[in-house]
Amino acid sequence: MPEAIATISTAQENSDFSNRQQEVLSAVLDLMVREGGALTMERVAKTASCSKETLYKWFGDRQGLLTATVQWQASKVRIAPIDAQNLDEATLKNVLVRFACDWLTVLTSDVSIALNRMAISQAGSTKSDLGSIVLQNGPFAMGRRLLPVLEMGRGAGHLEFSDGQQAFSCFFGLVVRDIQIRVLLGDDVSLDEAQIVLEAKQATKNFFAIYGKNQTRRK
Amino acid sequence: MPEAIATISTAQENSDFSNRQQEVLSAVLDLMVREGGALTMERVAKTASCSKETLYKWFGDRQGLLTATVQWQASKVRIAPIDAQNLDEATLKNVLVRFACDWLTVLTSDVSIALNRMAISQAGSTKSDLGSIVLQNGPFAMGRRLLPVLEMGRGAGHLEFSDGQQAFSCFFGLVVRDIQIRVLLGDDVSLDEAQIVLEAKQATKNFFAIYGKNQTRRK
DNA sequence: GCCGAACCGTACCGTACGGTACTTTCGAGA
DNA sequence: TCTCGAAAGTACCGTACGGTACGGTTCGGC
Repeated sequence: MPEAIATISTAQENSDFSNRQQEVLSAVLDLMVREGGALTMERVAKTASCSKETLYKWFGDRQGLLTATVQWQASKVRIAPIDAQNLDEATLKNVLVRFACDWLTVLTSDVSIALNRMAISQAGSTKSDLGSIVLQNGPFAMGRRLLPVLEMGRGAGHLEFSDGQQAFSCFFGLVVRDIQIRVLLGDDVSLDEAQIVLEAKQATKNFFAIYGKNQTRRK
Repeated sequence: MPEAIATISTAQENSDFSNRQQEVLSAVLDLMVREGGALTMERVAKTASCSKETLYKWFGDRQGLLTATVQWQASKVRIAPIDAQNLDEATLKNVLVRFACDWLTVLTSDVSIALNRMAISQAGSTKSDLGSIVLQNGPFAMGRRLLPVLEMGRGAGHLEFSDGQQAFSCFFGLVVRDIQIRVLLGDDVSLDEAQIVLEAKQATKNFFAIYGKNQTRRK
């Protein structure tokens, strides 16, 4: 059984942000998780032990700070590339299970919940890149990564579908189910590692029941 | 083919709110949809042509107004009871398709999106019943309604599952997929009536591919 | 040791908004 | 027609927060 794919890169050479700036962004994340969306520039400055003036010099305004935080966090969560050589069916299933595990782990993490809440809460307003950023680094990124895998699975004769996007969307639904909307709405969905693995396996099995080839019957 | 199940009751004898109060709540909904979460008491008063003082007398405070609005809206959306007599397989599938249609229609409606955004945005804060209210009238209500149907389907020998909650959760995922999170994050998912029906049928078919009995193969 | 840049801490300003108090208007019942 | 109560309209208050200004401090380069 392979290791988890999703990794939080510890390197601080991550992006266009200096170390000090990343300390600030980290403080923002902490505050988001602890306090919810109601974070003020003053709280950020106090928490990060920096001056408000510096915040505004670095990030322009509140919106810029939030955007930077979301982008920075997005750049930290990387799903390791998938080596899809010799794709026998067991390997394909393994890849899907790992994918589902990673996704469920991210979804139910405090940081992800806080960021999604933040992005959603201002998605209705006019100006806000947050929604599209989260979208790009969330569901869309998952799709971009998974689609080639599914197509290779089809090429290898393990899967059968005409619309790859639809197949991905189906897999997404089987994995996420009602979990994400529930955690976002504040329901306490406690998933430990073992449960996540179970859910992931179940989702993959179900996926094969729908799109698997040469499948007489589940169970 | 039966009519749509979800109905918005037009009767104003809906709840504990007077007509005038319901006019106010309706104005709140309008504002939520149009302006996003940033609605102020003054805007509400202006829009509903009432005084702020009246708002506070009726609803206590801002939170009370929001709560009342959510509850009122929840009481309006009623999914008609399901008559699950003579449950042959075609009927069962029809019920599921109708259910999925209704659900997708609600999910992608402006009002639902606005309310979910509102509830999610303050689900992180300490005091807020909004999240649990939406949860109760959203996913949970769907489960409570659908579970008996699934169990009847099992009793009639059309479905096969051990954990009903899990089966429901699976159906939920197959129907909703990534649609809800995308609309919440501001993605423009345009689904017309025909597409919704297609999605609903596909979801039901997929559901039977997983939990259907005596199912040799999809397609 | 001196200088300038970066930055911390804090005080400050303007405004927006939640909530309250007061005055005016309107409509029903005696 | 008078009275009374409910609610509209409006003015007001306190506060919280975004954003700015400024003095003090640290630190690297000369």
